[in-house]
Amino acid sequence: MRAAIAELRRSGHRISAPRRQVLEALYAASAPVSADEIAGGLDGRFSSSDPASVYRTLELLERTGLARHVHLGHGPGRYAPASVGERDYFVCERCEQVRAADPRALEPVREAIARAFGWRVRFNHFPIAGLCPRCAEEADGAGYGS
Amino acid sequence: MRAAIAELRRSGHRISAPRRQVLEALYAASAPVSADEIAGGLDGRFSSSDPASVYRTLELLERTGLARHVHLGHGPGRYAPASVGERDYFVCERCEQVRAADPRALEPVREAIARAFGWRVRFNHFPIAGLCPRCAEEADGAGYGS
DNA sequence: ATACTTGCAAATGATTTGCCAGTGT
DNA sequence: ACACTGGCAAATCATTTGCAAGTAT
Repeated sequence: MRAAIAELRRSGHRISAPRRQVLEALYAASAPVSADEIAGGLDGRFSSSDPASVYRTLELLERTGLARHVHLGHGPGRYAPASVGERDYFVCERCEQVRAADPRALEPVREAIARAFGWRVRFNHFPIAGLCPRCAEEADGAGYGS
Repeated sequence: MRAAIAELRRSGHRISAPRRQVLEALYAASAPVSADEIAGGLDGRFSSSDPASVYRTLELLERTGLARHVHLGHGPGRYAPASVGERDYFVCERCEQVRAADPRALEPVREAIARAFGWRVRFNHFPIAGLCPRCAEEADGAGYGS
């Protein structure tokens, strides 16, 4: 977060209380958070602020490469600081569980796609959707093979 | 479309003019269409109808397995009839181009993911995002290797 | 001092819902 | 006839924008 503030300064932006609050919540969260959650101060852990300002700050952070957002489902977009490093996301269509993976783990997959289709892809903005191991097994087991 | 109507009847639903219109537009479109596009009669090619009814009909079609929707970007959801078969989607983050692929083409990818992560995944609800071949090349070329 | 930021309200875009009149079966 | 549907308006949710007042530098 210190580095983020420095980078904002460096790129000619001002450090205001609302911006600090967004950064604080963003860095404190252990998973990507929505603008509204940030605006609500993460359930009171931080002081709350105006959603519009939160969106403006998040947009600034994305423009300066300090944050990213991901669409984990039909709800609001969720933001994470860039400092956590790029993550690829899996989301279970049945139990809603989210799993984050190191992009290196998916490198072979990306390569296979590049070879077969010529596309250079990522899974950090739209997740990989499907069934998590548990739900996949339950789906199989259902009906004992009937 | 005939089959869809039969299936709706079979599952105890009524066939009304608005429902026909949604089906017509859905089946006439050559790519997934938004509810608003359907409501607008696909630019006048069909009679227009109320967005709320369109959404209700689309929801019904999804419930009965006759249609699916995909999120191809930050815009509205886009719907396709189930009859076209499942498709996996690629979307280019730079030029917005969309490519649909036969899921069989991605079977090796799905298998690799299943082996490595235990997830059984699909790319028909959230697309695979990245750079299309052309944009990937341009991204490489930019700066002549600088 | 002055340009950048905020807060609040209102606008926008996508989608959902309530309700009563209309209609498929 | 009767329950299921549609139309229209209003509500909701996520996000953006306009603008006057506030503040970081």
